[in-house]
Amino acid sequence: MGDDHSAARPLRADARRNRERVLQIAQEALASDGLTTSFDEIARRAGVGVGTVYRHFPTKEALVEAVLVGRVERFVADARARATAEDAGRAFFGWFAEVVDQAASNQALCDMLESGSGMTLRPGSTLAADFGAALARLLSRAQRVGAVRADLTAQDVHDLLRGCLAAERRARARGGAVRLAEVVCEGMRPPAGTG
Amino acid sequence: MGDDHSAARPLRADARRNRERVLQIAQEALASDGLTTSFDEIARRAGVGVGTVYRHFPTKEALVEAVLVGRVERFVADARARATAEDAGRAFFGWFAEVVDQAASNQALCDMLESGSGMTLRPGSTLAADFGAALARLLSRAQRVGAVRADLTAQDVHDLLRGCLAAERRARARGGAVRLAEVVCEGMRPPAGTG
DNA sequence: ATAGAATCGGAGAGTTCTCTCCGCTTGGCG
DNA sequence: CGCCAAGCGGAGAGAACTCTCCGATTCTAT
Repeated sequence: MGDDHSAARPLRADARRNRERVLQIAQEALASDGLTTSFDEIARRAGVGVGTVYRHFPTKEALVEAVLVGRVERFVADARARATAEDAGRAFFGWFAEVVDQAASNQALCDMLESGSGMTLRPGSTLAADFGAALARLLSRAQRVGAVRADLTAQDVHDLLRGCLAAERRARARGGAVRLAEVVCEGMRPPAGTG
Repeated sequence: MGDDHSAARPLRADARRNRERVLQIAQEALASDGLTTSFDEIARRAGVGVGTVYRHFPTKEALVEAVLVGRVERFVADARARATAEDAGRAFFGWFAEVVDQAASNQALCDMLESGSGMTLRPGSTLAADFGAALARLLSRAQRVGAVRADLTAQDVHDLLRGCLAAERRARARGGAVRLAEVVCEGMRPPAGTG
């Protein structure tokens, strides 16, 4: 607890350089190899001792969060921007597809969103809640205009998002042509005509 | 190498009993805890030494395969049975939903189908190929009558199946009401009317 | 019942990973 | 320039696994 003291005390110059470097390397390593990347590996690639990595990021979750929090924040911001769009259906589906598209190219982000295996954003974080709230708002608006099946909950969509991500990533890994996100989006539309 | 000699020599009575018991326990443990269940844990639960488990199932993959191969075989058999059904679309969607439904209640089966993380059926096995072939046949027939989008490949559907499984399992874990498989199935239908 | 082969059990080797500790190094201030 | 706290590096503790080995045990054929 309490490691990120942005204002508590200005880090020594070399420490700050190391921190930046570790963050940068971790970013790349996590994006390409996913959450299973070890601290040893990150330290090795960054050319620092493993102790240095742990000093800056006391647990694996702290590092992952430092790396991925920005990405998720962008999703939330994007959702907020779309929340007032005229075409609520378009806003919802566009956001959904955008998240899948962005996340599919980041292994760690996928791992985090896909698996429920503990390595999610820490419960205390407001970020997970923000993400859920942003999604819920877009969904609700889209449902109100009949663009999305009324029987889907935000949780359902969240689950579909994760599943879609898994599918999309695999499809992409073999150069898949069809946007699987599109298929899932089609599925979320109401079965019959709805006014 | 060469441990499963079903006919080579009849196992001693106690050995056969142990084998059965381990298989049974492994079945349960894998279904509830997934592929990460350790051999130590299985041995402990089965009340045998870990050496005994390894004697009967020389590697983790061997055990997983012994446990799950039957399930997958049933899927393949089901697909074959449906392959001559009159309504090709119904056959395809029914099978898809059935697989999702069955597999969603078995953690290890999900893990195996979901993740591409090495722990799939071993490449040499014809089972994976059979599964793929059975799916491809149902898909192809359904596409021929216009029940499924023509631009989906068997691989795409396979990916969607896995993704759907992931979503369904999570939804189920919280008592989700909507069948997410249904949503994905809707998405696989052609966008507009097709003769 | 008994020899001897098949099987068992679980200690432990070897790995991989997370995280800690502490002696050495280095930046920054007076 | 020189002090000394902040920071560094990496050995190593400890946990969790997979898989092996071999003395002890148990089955089975005679």
